[in-house]
Amino acid sequence: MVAGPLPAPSGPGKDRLRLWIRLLRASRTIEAELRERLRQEFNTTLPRFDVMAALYRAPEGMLMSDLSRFLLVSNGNVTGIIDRLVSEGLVMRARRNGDRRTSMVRLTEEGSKIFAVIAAAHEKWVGELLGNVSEDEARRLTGMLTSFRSNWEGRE
Amino acid sequence: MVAGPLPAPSGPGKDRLRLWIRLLRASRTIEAELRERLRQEFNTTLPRFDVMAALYRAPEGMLMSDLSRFLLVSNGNVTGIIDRLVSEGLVMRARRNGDRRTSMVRLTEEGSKIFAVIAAAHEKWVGELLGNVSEDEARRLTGMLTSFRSNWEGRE
DNA sequence: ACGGATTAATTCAAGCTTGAAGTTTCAGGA
DNA sequence: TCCTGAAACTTCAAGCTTGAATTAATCCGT
Repeated sequence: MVAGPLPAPSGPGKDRLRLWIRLLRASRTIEAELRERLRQEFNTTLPRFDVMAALYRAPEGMLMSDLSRFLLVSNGNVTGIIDRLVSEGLVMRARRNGDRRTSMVRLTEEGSKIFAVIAAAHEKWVGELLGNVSEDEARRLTGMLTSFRSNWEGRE
Repeated sequence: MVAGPLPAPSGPGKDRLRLWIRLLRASRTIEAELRERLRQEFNTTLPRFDVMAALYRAPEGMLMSDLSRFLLVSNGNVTGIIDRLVSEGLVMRARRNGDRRTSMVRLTEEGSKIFAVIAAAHEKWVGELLGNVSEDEARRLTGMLTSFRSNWEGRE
């Protein structure tokens, strides 16, 4: 996945494979750095951050299934992360709407306060880590990746 | 990490954050699709594929530490994956050089044969999944990501 | 109103991942 | 030689992740 040690791949169609490898290595490198900092500075993890980030934008709460769809992870996965966040007092499950299958999940007040602090640091870190990319280049790259995604999503 | 539901972030320095979110979503989407296909078609996983890909390029074998450095994962992680590949007969540990702390890890003949088949499918899939990206665009994107990495790696 | 299909969530086993701690081996200086 | 420190791995606990199976509740056609 990440690979390509010595003989650089060449031939027809290799450009896309090479792109994929770069993409993956870049995101893994950045991800590793962010994870490390989240751990060191805030004693938290990337998945918890992801969940809290999603909930932060949805003060009225989100369904578990919305959360898993949005984060691109499995349903059972979200259950576990939410369990831990609940036990830490950062997130609450509210089972008050009509449909008793669902539970609306939202940040607690404390969770919201804490997340705001972490998010500010996170944004600063990303700015640093991508410091080599000019703002203009960032916009162009974003555009390319956006068009990729919009062509892609909603298949199957 | 992946986030940004409704109010698109704006303000100074948000372009890089947005780029990071796109990058992460793109790689997660592609990764999920490849993982699914590896499971369905070949009953294997992405980490196993990564390891085998690295070993395929190094017929003489690799040290565990080289492997973990190259794949950007932890040492203990590689141990577990190799254990499973060994038990499946796809990889062998050869402890024959002078330093008895190290073990040279390489694909078995069967592992090599099987990997060649999987790799061909994998390359085809990546070509499809990135089909929207023109070859030219792929090269430009690769260039940007490469310069990012070369600026980045070997810090700290 | 009934009953079968759908949907939301949880549970579970297996595997992946990390960081820390532990083991074995090697290297180099007193 | 001996000893201290570094290096290469392994082990371990905790957490993340998936896909499949399960439970519970709702929907809808008849």
